[in-house]
Amino acid sequence: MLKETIKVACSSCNLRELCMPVGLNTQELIRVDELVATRRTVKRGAALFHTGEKFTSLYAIRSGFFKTGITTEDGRDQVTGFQMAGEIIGLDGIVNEQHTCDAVALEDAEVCVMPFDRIEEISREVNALQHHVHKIMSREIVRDHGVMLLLGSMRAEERLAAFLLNLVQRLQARGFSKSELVLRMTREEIGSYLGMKLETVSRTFSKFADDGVIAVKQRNIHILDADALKRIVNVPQCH
Amino acid sequence: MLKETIKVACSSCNLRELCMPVGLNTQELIRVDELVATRRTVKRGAALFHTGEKFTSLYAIRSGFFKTGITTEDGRDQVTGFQMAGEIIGLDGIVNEQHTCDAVALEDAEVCVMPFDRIEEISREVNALQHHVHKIMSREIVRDHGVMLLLGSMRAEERLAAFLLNLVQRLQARGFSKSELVLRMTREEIGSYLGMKLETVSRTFSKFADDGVIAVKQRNIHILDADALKRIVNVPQCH
DNA sequence: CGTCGCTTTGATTATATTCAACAATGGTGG
DNA sequence: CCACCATTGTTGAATATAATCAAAGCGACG
Repeated sequence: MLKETIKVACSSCNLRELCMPVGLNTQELIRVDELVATRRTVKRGAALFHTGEKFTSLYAIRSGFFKTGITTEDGRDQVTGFQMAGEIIGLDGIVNEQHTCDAVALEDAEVCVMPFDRIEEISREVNALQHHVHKIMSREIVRDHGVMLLLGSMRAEERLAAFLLNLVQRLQARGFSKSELVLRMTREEIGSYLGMKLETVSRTFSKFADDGVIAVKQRNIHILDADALKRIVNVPQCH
Repeated sequence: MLKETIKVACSSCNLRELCMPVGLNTQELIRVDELVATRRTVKRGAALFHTGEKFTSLYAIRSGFFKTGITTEDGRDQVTGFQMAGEIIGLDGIVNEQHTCDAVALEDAEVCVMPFDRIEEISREVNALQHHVHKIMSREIVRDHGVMLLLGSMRAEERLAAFLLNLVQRLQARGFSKSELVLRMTREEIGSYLGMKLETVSRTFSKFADDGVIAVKQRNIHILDADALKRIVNVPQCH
C-alpha cells in the first residue's frame, strides 16, 4: 500500500527534468530517489500548508495547480504565485523554520514531500543536487523580481497580457496548447496576484475579447493573437 | 598589499552576525574565512555588476549602500531592492549563471567577493554554512513576497510609510538611530521601488511632514511619530 | 555665481476603484 | 432531472487616486 503511493521514483518520473538535476550517474540517481519521503494528495480548496505552520519539507507538484499567498493581520492579502506540475513550493519556510504563506490547491493535486533535512544531507553528497537547489531558489528570486516589475511599472492591460503569456508559456512547456488555456483561479485571485480589482480583471478580459486578441468563455481562454498580447506588454508607457 | 585588503577575516568582522552562520567551531571558522577571495570597492554611481554579466560570486556588503534593479528592452525599469552593510547581493545570478539585474552603489562601498563555487564547496563540509546559504536565499524570497504585498495591495501613503519603517528598522539593527535617517536614493529611485512616480513620493513626504509624522529636509528624514507611520501601514483599505 | 540635478508644488487628466445591479454557472438536494 | 442557491463573473456610473504636464525652488559643485 505504502509502496503503491511511492511507486514512481523520481528517476523514472516524467516530470524529472522539471524538478530534478540532469546528468546524474546511477549512484547519484539512487541517492536522489531517496529525497521523496511520501506523496500527499490535496483536494481542491484545501491547503498544503498554512502560514505559521512548522516548516519541514519542500513539495514538488506532481499534478494539480496551487496558489500561494500571504494574509496580513489587518486583512490585506496578496497572491504571490500560481504553481503547476514540476514546480517546487515551500521555499519561503526555510528562513524561519515556519511557512510565511498559505499554499492552496486550486484543483485536486498530488505533491511529492521532500523533507528539507534530507535535501540538505543528500545535497552534501551529490553536487548536482546541491547546485540544483540553489538554482531553484535563485529562479524563484528572479521570478519575484519580474512580478515586482509587473506590479511596479505596468498598467492593468499590460499586467494581464503578461500574465496570460506567462501562463500559456508554462503550460506549453508541459505539453499543452499554446493558444488554449483553462484558468484554474477566479478573477479575484488573478486580481490579487496582479494588484488589481476583480472588476478590472473582468473588464480587461472583455476589452481583449472586443479587440479580438483573445476569446473568453468563463475560465476558458483562447489566445487568438499572441503577438498582439506581446505588443501590449511591450508598449512603453507613452508620453 | 593584497594582504592589506583582506586583513579583516570574516571571523573577526564586526558584521559577521549579519553575513555568517553562528556557532561555528574553530575548524569551521577557518574554512569559512576562506570564502572571501578578495575585497572590492565600488564608487558611488558605479555598478558592482550589470545585467547579462557572467555570474561568478556573491557579494557581502561591508560598507556602503546599493540599489538593485532591472531594466527591460522597452525602457521600463524597476528598482528591486536597496541593500546595506551585512546584506548579500547577487543571488539572482545563480540560476542562469548570469546576472539578471544591475547592482549600483548609492554611496562609496566595499564588498567581500565570495566566489560561488567556493561557497558550494565549503557548504558541503560545513553544515551550518550550507543551511545559512539556504536561509539567506529563503529570506530574500520572503522579502520579495513582502514587496509584492506592498505593490499589489497598498496605496501610496501606505507604501511610503512601510518603506520608511523598513529602512529605519534595518538601520537600527546596525546601530543607527531609530528616528533619524539619511536617504541614499533619489525620489525617483524610491518611486521606482514603490511603484509610484517621483512627484507622488515627494507629495507624500510633504503630507507626512504636514501631518507632523516626519520632518523632511532634503534627504534627511526625522521620524517624529513612528506609531502614526505604523498606523498608516495598517489602515485597512476602507471602502 | 551660474549651472545642473533633484525636489517641490499646482492644475489637469488618465486610470483604476468603488458601489451597485444583474447574469451566468455549477453544485445540491428534493 | 430540475429548481434553487451560492459563487463567480460582467457591466455601468460615479468617485478616488495617482500620473502627467508644467513651472519654479533649492543646493551642491565647479
